[in-house]
Amino acid sequence: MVKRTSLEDASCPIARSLDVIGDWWSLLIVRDAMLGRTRFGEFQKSLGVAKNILASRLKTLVEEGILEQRAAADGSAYQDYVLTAKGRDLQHVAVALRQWGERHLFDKGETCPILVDAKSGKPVKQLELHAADGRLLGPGDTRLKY
Amino acid sequence: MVKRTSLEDASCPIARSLDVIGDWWSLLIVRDAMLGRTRFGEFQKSLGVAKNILASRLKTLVEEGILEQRAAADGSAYQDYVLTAKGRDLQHVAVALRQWGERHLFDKGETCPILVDAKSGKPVKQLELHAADGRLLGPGDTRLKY
DNA sequence: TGTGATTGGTTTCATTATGAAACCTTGTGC
DNA sequence: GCACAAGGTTTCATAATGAAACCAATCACA
Repeated sequence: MVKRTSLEDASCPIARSLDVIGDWWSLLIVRDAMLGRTRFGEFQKSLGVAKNILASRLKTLVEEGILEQRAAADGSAYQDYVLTAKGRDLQHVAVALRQWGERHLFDKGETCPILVDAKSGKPVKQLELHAADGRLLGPGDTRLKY
Repeated sequence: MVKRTSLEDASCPIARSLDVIGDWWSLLIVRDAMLGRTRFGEFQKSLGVAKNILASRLKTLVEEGILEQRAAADGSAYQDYVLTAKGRDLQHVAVALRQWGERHLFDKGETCPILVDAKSGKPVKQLELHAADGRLLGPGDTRLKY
């Protein structure tokens, strides 16, 4: 197998992104971090992932600059894992996945946690893609320029 | 190892989404399909993925209702793989990954293909997350409601 | 219409990644 | 100081991945 093929040098930003966060657990760790979880044990319990896998994912997320380790906020000698600006910027990726999943992966009648505006408590809007002039763009309305 | 742990029953839509399209290749196949590629050989050449892997990914994408097979548009006896509505709806996921990658994974001076509005040829806007009342929401402005 | 190349896979096999459990080390509560 | 918890690391079995070989159907075209 030589090696899992690396996409880090791809010219396509989607490929590069997937190379960094495209595995099964990384984005779920980021999601948990966005929900305020910071400790190894919290991630482990929440995700149900094996500890060795979690340790390896946390390490690469730190190396990639998506999480950083810092002294625990509660004063213990342990460490907190917290999102960097680069990690927080994954918000739209997380929201896009969430909204797609809500639309297509839940049966009618089945409920799931809802992302709400913290201030008003009301659900956030669906993401929309707009042209420079403000027009709403659908799946067939874009192309790539090299 | 028993089995790669399945997230399909998770209550979190992000987890379910990743269970379906969270592997290394699926989203790249979807991206290629969005660019108009339809044939096995086109995907294989574009992605450089092993044929057995590609075949298995295409199969699960079809099973998941993200792609569908139909008689080739060019009249040959081969089949086309084309996106369904569910697959086209992954646009925001693809765009979010693309924009994050552009912002964080490319050095200054390094260029990459740019997503433009097909009509005007101008780059599309960055995705934005808005509250129901229209306010722009940042990473810390949301929470989950169960 | 026969024949060689192309397309679209499947099979085989070696290697890597994943996961569960056991183990270990340091910190914490008392 | 002692028991227990937190946070990992190691070990080992199994599953997923990838490269290459192989194969059947289809196509190009003389």
